[in-house]
Parts: sequence; C-alpha cells; structure tokens
Amino acid sequence: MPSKHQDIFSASLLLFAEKGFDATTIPMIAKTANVGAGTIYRYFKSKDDLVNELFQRYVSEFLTCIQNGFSNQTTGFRERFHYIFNGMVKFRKNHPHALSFIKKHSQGDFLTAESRNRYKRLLDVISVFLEEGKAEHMIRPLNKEVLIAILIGGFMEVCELIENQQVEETETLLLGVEESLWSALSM
Amino acid sequence: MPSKHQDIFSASLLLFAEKGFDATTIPMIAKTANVGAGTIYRYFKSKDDLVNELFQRYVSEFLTCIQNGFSNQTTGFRERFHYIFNGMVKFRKNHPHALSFIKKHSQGDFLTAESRNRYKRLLDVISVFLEEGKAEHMIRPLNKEVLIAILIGGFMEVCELIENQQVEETETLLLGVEESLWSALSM
Amino acid sequence: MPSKHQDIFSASLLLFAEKGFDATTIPMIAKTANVGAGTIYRYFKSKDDLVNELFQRYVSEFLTCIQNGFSNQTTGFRERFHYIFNGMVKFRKNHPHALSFIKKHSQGDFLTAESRNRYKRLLDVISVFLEEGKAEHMIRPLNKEVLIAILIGGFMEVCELIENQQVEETETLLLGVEESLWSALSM
Amino acid sequence: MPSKHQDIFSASLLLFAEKGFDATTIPMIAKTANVGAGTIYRYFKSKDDLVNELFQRYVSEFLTCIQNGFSNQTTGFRERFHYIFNGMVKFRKNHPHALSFIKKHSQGDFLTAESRNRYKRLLDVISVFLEEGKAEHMIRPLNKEVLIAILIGGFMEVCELIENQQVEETETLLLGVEESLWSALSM
DNA sequence: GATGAATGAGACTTCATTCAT
DNA sequence: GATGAATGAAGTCTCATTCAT
Repeated sequence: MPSKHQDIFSASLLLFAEKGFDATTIPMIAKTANVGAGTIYRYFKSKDDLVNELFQRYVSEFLTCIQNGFSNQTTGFRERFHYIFNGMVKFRKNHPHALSFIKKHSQGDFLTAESRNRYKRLLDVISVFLEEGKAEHMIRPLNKEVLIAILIGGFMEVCELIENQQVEETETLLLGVEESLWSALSM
Repeated sequence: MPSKHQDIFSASLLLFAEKGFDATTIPMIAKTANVGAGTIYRYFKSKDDLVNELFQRYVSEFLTCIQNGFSNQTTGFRERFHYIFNGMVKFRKNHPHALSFIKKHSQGDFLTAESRNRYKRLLDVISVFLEEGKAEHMIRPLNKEVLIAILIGGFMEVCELIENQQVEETETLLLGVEESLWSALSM
Repeated sequence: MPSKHQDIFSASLLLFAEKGFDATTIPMIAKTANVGAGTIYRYFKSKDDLVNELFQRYVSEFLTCIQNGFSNQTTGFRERFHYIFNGMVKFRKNHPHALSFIKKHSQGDFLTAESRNRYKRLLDVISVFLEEGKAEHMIRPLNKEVLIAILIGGFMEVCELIENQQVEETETLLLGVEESLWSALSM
Repeated sequence: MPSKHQDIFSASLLLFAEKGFDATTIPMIAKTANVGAGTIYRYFKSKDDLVNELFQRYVSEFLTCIQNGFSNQTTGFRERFHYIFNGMVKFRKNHPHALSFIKKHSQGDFLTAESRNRYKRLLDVISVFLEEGKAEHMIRPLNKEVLIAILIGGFMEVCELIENQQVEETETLLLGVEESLWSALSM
C-alpha cells in the first residue's frame, strides 16, 4: 500500500474536519500531506472523489465499531446501548477528527448516492436497535429519526468539544454523557 | 418598506441553511431573491457582511425567544426548562431555516468578533440556567459545555429533520422531544 | 444656463485632474457636484462624452489664451514668447486643475477624433510660432514636436507642482521659469 | 530561466506605458504575454504588486544609469550634466517604454511607500547635482523641484515622442535636446 | 427635471485540474 | 510514478448606465 495514499487521506481528513470541504483547497492538502498537488490526482479522480472515499471509509469504520458491540449478542438494552456507545467512543479515539468530518459533511451536495447510502446504513443499524427497544417499551415511543437525531446530534456535538479541546476526555465525562444520552432515549 | 433587503435576507437564510456559506454563491442568492447580483451590494458590504448580519440577527432573536420564558420568574427548574424549550420551538416556527443556519455557521471563520460574542451570550444564558440547576442538584453534574452540546446538538438536529420534512412537527412530537432532552439534562 | 451643468463640469474637472479618468466614478462626481448620479446623464450622454466635452472646452480655452497674445501682432520673438507664456499662466490661474487635467488625459483612448483634433490645433499654433522662429534663427533647429515637448512638458510639470502645492506661485518663480524655457527654445 | 515571468513583465510594461494602469486589464496582459490569466498570479501577488515591482525595478535601473555617469568624478558641471543625460538616454535605449511607464505612474495611488521612496531617491540624486550647481552659480537659482520638473518633464515628453515614433532618435536630435535642456537649467 | 435604486457587464482573483518534465 | 507550472472557469465585487418615481 503506497504510503502517499495514506498521507493524502490523513491530511484530507484533518483539513476537511477542521475547515470543511469548500474551504479546503487541493494545494493545502498537498502541502499538509507533503506531496505535489498533481500526485493527489494519481490516487483520487477528483476532489469530490476524495471526499467521498474518505466519507465512505470512515462511515463504514464507524458502522463496524458500533456493530462489534452487537456481535456479543447481549440481551439487555442498557447493555447493548453501552456497547454502541463504547463503539462510538472507540471510533473517536482511533480516528480523531473523523466524527467532526462525518458530521460536517453528511449533508454535502458532493456526496454520491453510494456515500449517502452508507450513511443511511449506519443510521439504520442504530434504528434497528431503537425500534427493538421501542417494541419492548425500553425506548421512548418517538419517531426513530428523532431518536437518532438526539443521540447522534448530542454525541457528535460533544465529540467536537473534545476535538477542539474545549473539554477534556475523561472516563467520568464519558460515563456521564453515556448516562445522559441513555436517559434521553430510554423510558 | 425596503422589500429587496428582506428578499435578500430571506433568500440568503434559505440558501445558507441548506447548502452552507461556501457553497452558496452570490448569483444564487440574487436569483433566489429575484434581484440583480449588484443589488445585494447596495444592502450588504460583502458576502461576509451579509452572513454576519444574518447570524447576529437570528442569534439575537433566538436569545430573545428564550429569555421571554424567563421573565415569568418561574421557580421550578422543570418549568423553567419548559419555557426555554417553548422559546426554542416558537423561534423555530417564526423563523424556519434559522436554526439550521445558526447550527451550520456558528463555527465559521467568517464570523466577526461581534457575531461570536452574540452567540456566546446565547450559550451563556443557557449556561446560567444549567449552573443553577447543578447547584440545586436538579441538573446532572456535567461540564456545562457538555450539557449545552447535548441540549443544543440534539434539538438542532431534530429541527433539521423538521425543516427537511423528514419528520412532521406535531404537538406530541414536541412534547416527546422536550421530555427526552429534559431527561438528558436532569438527574 | 442651468447651474447643474456647471457644477458637474467643475466637479469632473477637479476629480479627473486629481485622480484621472478611470479612477473617477460617476457617483464621486455626483456627490462632489451635489447632484444625483442620474442627473449627470441629463447633461452628458456618457462618461466618455463628459470627459471629451471637458477636454475640448479647456483645450479651446487654452488655445484662446495663447492666441490672445498673438493678436497684439508683436514682432520680437522673445516678446511673442512672453505673450504665449503669459497666456499659459493666465489660463492656469483662471482654470485651476485644467492643465493637470489636459496633461493627464491628452493620450486617453476615450478621446474622440474631434478632441484629438482640438489638441492638435493647440500644438499647431505653437508650432507656427516655433517654425517662424526657426526660419529666423531665433529658435533652435530642432524638430518642432521636440520643441513643443520640451516647452509643454516642462511647463505642465511645473503647473502640477503648483497645483499640488509643492511650490508656491510667485512672480519671481514665473519669471524664472519663463526665462528657463525660453533658453531651452532659443538659440 | 523563468521566461513567463519576463513575458509578463514585458507585456505589462508595454501596456501600462501605453494605456496606463487603470485602463490595462489582467486579461489584456495575459493575452499580450501569451499566458493564461491565472499564470500572472503565480508570479505576482496582485495587479498592484505587479505595477509596484515594475516601478521599483525600472526606477532603480534608471537611478543606476544616472549614477554611472557620476562615478567618473568629473568636475565640470556641464560635463556632469552630459553624463546624466547620457545615462538617461542609455536607459531609454535599454528599456523602451520604461520612461513612459515611470512618467505615467509616478503619482499613482497604488504605489507603495517603498515605490515612492525609490522614486524620491531618484529625484534626490538629481537634486544634489542641481543644488551643487546652484551653489556655484552654474545652475539657475530656481527651486530644485522646479528645475527637476523642467528637466524631467521635458525629457520624458521627448522620450514619449520617440517611443510613439513621432520622431526619430538620431545623434543630432539627442545632442540638440541635451543642449536645450542644459540651457534651461544653466545660467 | 431630478433622483437614486436597480442592474449586469466586466474587473480582479482563486483554485480544481491537466500535463510536460 | 511524482511534480508543480500553467490554465480557465467561476467566484466576489464595482460601477456606468437606466428608469420608475
């Protein structure tokens, strides 16, 4: 695997997360990645292509992290939520900036159908959990989109605080946030 | 009555909320507002100026909506929260797209010191409520930035759903969201 | 004669002389003349038209001033030069900024054939004097264009100094300049 | 050898000299230089930057040409004037259009402090010569600004004639002009 | 007649993308 | 394969000119 590809990926993630797609220029990425501007076009067809590949990759990894919790086949909903939350936290740790990036770009006009699909699949996995919870009266009887909005909206906002270093990530903090979000969802 | 000014304001709000500052071009705004591109510059010094005026105006109105609840000098925290939430809901109704706009642009590089200040003042008002609640053990003992992130992050995300018509705004929905968010904050 | 016409004329002269044609905008002229921008178009077909009318008028007046000296039918060349020089000085006094204006705009692309013609006629009058002087070995045997360049170039440059108040216009100064320029021309 | 840089420089010099800064557009320069419009911005930060670089370079070269005459440490004023004049002529030959350019832009609003300074230094060198000459009663007792205006104003105007091919540059012509200007300055 | 709000052509400038080296 | 100089489409903004009031 050519290292340049990874360098470009990392630089893009960082810059897109920080400044957003439009405010990030190809020369910026090239400089941050220590490659020539033209080199980027060896690995990605276009800037749109680059952002879509990034988006798809990190959305998929996020999904994986969340699903890893499920594979345990735990039964209690509170426990399943714990695994989901843990997955989200682990993802955030393994991929700093990735959540900011996903949050900032999930509505972008540049996203392809495939990218939107991947994102939808991510939300679907959470939906399933929530719907099952609703069926067993463990989760509030709210529209699943709304529940996801509260969960993801709140969590991502907290992640941005951490990534912007406005708040320090501690065990206590995470436990508190987890409990808060669980309360928001559960009956 | 300077109708054009209002037309430009409305068109900008709509487009900025939908596509974001960078992805919205002056010709787009002009076309949506049914004015010539040059006309925009009779009313606003620059695109940056326009976005800042929009931002300040709606942040201030948002603040007003929230503070109107307080003037009642209610004592119970749950009740105070109800008024805050109501203020937010009323604001959303009076100014469709304004919340999406604020959410999407509150971190923009183009924001002036004054704009950032106004936004900070908005958060401060909520902070005061939360800190008082924490002092009386009504609100979870989490960092206030985190509490705000959960409250605002969740609420704004729900608003986007409504504005994108992915969810219908009903009395039941709002009550459910209010209860969910209160649970997220309260002990 | 409507006073507005004169107001616009004066304001234009001042601004064109100071900043040049391109750097002077119609709104600037309107403001300086205390009229609306649209009013200018009642009196002049276009900005080009305005600058051409100004140019023609002041070149013609300059020509008149110079020719007034000749009408005396003096015979000595030094004396005729004195009258020419006096005419130039008088013109400068009656029309501050007009010489700067003429100097700065005599090569402009916006000048019409008629404007160029008037300017040429001005130079021609001086040419005649110089050619006659050359014929009588009173004036240096240089190309007439060159003699004019030295005379007009030097004189105009001195006028700009006076108009920019880098030098005070005194009797002594004028006598000195006249003598200097006569020496430049005469044998 | 960055040929494009030179191409842009030459094209700019030509167009600025002919039409002036304001009337010269970037597309014009690009077309004349046979480069894309964007290319100009690889070499110059802005149009203002371009004109200032041009100005400083040619003013400095002009100064060098004039000072080369002085290094001979000649004693007679007439002889020193000859070297100055020769320097000016040589500069004109090496850099066609540069004198027209300098003349037309020496009062521009776009000039930076550094550009103005360079120009002032050029005039200062001539001033020193003139002041020394005045002290020894070789040069007319006129304000030095006025003397410079006559010398430079006359010379530059003649140069424009040559560059516009309204007059042919011959040895005889130059001797005549030199003599004429010397007469204008000397007692 | 007088005004100035409105317009859009065109200016300067940026930046995604290509291609010769 | 890697580079970055070169390009031109497109963005922001200005300003001569028009026209409803």
